[in-house]
Amino acid sequence: MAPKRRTRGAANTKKESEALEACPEGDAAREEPRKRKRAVPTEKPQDQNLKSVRSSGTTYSHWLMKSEPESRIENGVDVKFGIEDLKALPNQTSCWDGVRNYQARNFMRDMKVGQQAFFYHSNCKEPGIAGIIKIVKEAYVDHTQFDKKDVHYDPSSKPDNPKWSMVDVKFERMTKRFIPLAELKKYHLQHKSKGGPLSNMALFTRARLSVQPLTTGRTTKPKYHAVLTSVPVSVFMIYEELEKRMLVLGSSGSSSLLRNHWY
DNA sequence: GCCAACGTTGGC
DNA sequence: GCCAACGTTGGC
Repeated sequence: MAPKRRTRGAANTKKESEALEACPEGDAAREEPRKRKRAVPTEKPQDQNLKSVRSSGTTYSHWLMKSEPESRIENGVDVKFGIEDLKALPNQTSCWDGVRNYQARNFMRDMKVGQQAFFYHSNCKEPGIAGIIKIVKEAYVDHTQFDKKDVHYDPSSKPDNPKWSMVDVKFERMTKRFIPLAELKKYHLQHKSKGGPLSNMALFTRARLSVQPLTTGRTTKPKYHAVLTSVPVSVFMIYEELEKRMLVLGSSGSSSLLRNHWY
């Protein structure tokens, strides 16, 4: 199975007060009508908390999160959840439940409100980056781990000591162009030998990780490294550059800071 | 649908 | 704590 997101009702056995803590996505459309207050995640100012600091000292601020955009039945439940599904939800917001890998979970626990992530489509005909989402609620208990009927039920996890966490994400925008895995891989291979931002992209170095950080990469080119360390180049700038290049494929256009270092 | 890569489990 | 068996991910 893949990444991990999956849409289904939350908290329908919970009291109202607890429901407020649960997944914000609507389940009314999918299940029998039932009134419950929608949890509306509060958003902090954009420029606050844009960095997260891990105990190791490594800081990540941008992420990639995988989900499956095509229907697949797992234990009788369709796990389909593409970016269009997120976009179609009320408030374009959903919890990111079902992550059952410790490293992926820990990355989610590092996430801060306002940070961005790529929405990656996996296990499908055309895998790749489809859009950009934003963290709107920091890690809290993933209630699906206690739900026997849930695909991601974890009988080993106890309510007094929950194992799994989730965050809430909100649709921000589609990428200007779908960025296929094949393209990412092409750059990854180039950057791995010649240096560049995708040289150690987790998508390839940790292929099975469904929630992963983005970095500016490491390079064998000192010059490039100097550029990256002396100028506040955000990770997303690098990927926006990638988006641009997808749009002007073949053109020599782009006069970006990164142009001399990309290929 | 195949299967390589890799994470998890559990016997010892 | 080793490691073989097993399960999952996800590209192809």
